[in-house]
Amino acid sequence: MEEGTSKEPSHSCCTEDAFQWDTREDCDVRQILDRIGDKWSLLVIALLDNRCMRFTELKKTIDGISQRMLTVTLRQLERDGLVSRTVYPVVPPRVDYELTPLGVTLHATIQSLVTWTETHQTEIATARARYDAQVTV
Amino acid sequence: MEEGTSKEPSHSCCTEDAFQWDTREDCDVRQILDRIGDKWSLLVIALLDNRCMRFTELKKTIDGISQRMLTVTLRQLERDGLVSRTVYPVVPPRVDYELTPLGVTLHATIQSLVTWTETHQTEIATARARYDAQVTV
DNA sequence: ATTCATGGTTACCTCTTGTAACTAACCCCA
DNA sequence: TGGGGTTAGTTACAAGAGGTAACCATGAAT
Repeated sequence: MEEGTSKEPSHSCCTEDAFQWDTREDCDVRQILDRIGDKWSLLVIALLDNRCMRFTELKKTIDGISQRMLTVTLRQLERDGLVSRTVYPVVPPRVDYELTPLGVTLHATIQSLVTWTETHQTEIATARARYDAQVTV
Repeated sequence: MEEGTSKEPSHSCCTEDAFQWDTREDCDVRQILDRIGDKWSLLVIALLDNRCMRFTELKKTIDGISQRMLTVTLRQLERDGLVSRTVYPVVPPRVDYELTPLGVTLHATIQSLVTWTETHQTEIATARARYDAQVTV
């Protein structure tokens, strides 16, 4: 709306010496955030809440995930020690997925993320509508 | 290691009636998680901690982000009402990005995610090493 | 003999993301 | 007067992640 009105930059709010964590692409934190911040891992961890789930159960529950991406995502989470995979040698096959103790500690903070989105979804929807209305003028 | 040993599935741990939130692909929570859980938004929000930053400052700070993806990510965050964009009509241009009040509330939970990764990075590195060793046998 | 169920894998195609070059606007400096 | 520098972008194209659909193995049930 009134973007770029003629106030001068104040320079007062910027470059305060806030704590700056490591953002290098190859650092551990980034590599873990990349895993958490991929398309499906958040969902999987959020769903494995205090219980194990079978492959097909996860697939049915997570709307839109493909069989391939569920396999890939679960393998990555297993590799990171966040999810355990238990194969029972029965026919038809049965594979249970469950959060590890480490995964449980992550679940808590991810749950708070989900809760945040639930709490603020209308605010975001409003913001989006306002932005879109402004742009399409 | 001892995957698929001959224990029978107990059926005891599964399908407890845990609270099941909406995972439909088109629901608000999913759409917001998709934004938060993309490749760069988490990083941007985490960095905009109590201060505004200029475009180039963000670009220099976030290792590996391209100019294009920074633009795209910031526009999406602006659209969602999480980040505000202030253009000063000076030459060379100056654009400040800052968390909105809504963005600040999200920053808190994202910060806890970053803290989690910092706390558990060695555990994850260990798990990865163990997994990789097992697989390459 | 055929069908069904589960938990995958594979080949292929599409859509998102990354790369690199280009632009606009004005200042500085010789 | 004109060449170079600055910032915040945009654009065209290449690379990589993700989606789609078909296939496999196993044995039980019909």
